[in-house]
Amino acid sequence: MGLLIQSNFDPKEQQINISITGNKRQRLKQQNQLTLIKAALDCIAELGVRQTSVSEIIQRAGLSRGMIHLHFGGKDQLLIAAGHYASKLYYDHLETQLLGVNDCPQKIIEAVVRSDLSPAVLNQHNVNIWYAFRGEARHFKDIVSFSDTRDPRLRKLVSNAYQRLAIQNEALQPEQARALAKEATYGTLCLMEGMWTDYLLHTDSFDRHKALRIIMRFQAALFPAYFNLDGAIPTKDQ
Amino acid sequence: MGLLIQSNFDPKEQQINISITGNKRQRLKQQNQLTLIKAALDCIAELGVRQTSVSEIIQRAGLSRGMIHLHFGGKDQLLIAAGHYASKLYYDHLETQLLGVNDCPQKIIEAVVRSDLSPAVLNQHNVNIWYAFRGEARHFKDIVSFSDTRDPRLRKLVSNAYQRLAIQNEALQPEQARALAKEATYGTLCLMEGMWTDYLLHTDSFDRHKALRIIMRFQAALFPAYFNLDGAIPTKDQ
DNA sequence: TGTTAGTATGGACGCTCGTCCATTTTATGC
DNA sequence: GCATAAAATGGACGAGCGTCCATACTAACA
Repeated sequence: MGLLIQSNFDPKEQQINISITGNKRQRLKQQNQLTLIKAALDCIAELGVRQTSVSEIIQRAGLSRGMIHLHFGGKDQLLIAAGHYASKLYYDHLETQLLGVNDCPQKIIEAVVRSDLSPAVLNQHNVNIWYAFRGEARHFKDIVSFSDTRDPRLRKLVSNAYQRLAIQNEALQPEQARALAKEATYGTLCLMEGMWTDYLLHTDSFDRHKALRIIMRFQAALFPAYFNLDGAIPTKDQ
Repeated sequence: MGLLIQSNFDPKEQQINISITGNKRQRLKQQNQLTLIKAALDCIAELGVRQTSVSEIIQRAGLSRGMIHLHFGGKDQLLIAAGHYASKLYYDHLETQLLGVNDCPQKIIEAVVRSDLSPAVLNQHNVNIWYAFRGEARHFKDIVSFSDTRDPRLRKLVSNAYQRLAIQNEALQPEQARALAKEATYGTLCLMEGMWTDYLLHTDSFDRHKALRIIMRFQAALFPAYFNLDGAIPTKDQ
């Protein structure tokens, strides 16, 4: 069974399967749903929310007008499903990056940051989509949940790693260690967010290497024993 | 003469005066323009871009339908003018905060951060507006310029202050000092951006004191001689 | 192979959008 | 106080929106 994404449409099928399974009929249905989701995301990325219309989506999907209503109940629900899908892609990439990492806290944190800044995740397409949803987040409650990179999953992953580093420092009281870990988590995630905004507004001059270096610097300042700046070498080109 | 904001409407009057001056006729005109701008911002903050329509704006402004076209040439140009106005308010607040500060680099940087995090600037209304514009930034070129907190003005202000701190450190080569100042500027601005995103997505649990403290911590790590964590006391409540 | 039920189609619908302009109002300067 | 031009008004307009549904298709199963 594949991962599921939520839809608010038919209560009987509140979840739409993202993986393509079942007999031919089910496969075609799921394929069309995915096509619609991807078309919607392309639309948002290229044209923005304001210009993303049902006509635009179905034209890109090459499917018929009625399918949005049929499969998602309406345009808004399709957009919500698309948001969940985009969020899923973010975490899918993170998980693949975490696979090659042993249980070492520094490596986990580094993998999170590297994944967040990697070209596969941090690119024009995704940044456009993310900020488009966030622009509507406050007025479209369902969107908040997935427009947050730092949702509880990610936060907990990073927080746990920092906790483990902090308690290794015998000079700190347990409570001090907890406080340090909290601040490190907050700062790291804020920096990651800030980098995305930088990418949105200064795409042409954005430098992944520099971005990674700044975050490493912050970590090195809080945990001098565990991080050094030499790690700040990009995984791939630009 | 007051500050001016740009409009793309009539080439003969490419700028719309924000200050209220001149005879009665001019004052009324400027007042109505400002009313429209404020109504548009309220709309965006409360309803989002998607629901911000001409009808909604003029209803809130209590003015007639045709005024948007008359004064701004169309809805989009009004929104652009509104964006410039919002940006102006940000810098106006910053300037008042800088007035009481002498030429000390640390104090300047602290004033920038405190202003950015102050309730007068970082609040639901403004965050909604800022992210609404950013959501359209990529597809609405005119918007990029003012949706950027870190526009050249702010960047230069912070950068110059850090430069002055860095060159005071005699242990650093001039080039190292420059690099340090650049990283400090980048990191500080990214953290500020990250805090705004945190506010957007976690308004209820957002803590200005904690946010300020993290930024101070980053600064203290890069300039241990000039920043300490005790400065992290909020100017007001919340 | 025939029946059925799940899926797909695309046009019609009512509605709201932003624009524009003929008309009215009103401050200004002679 | 009158003539003038600037500013304000609000309804009409066509275009485009999202929704919905009568109809057509087709995979599944007996």
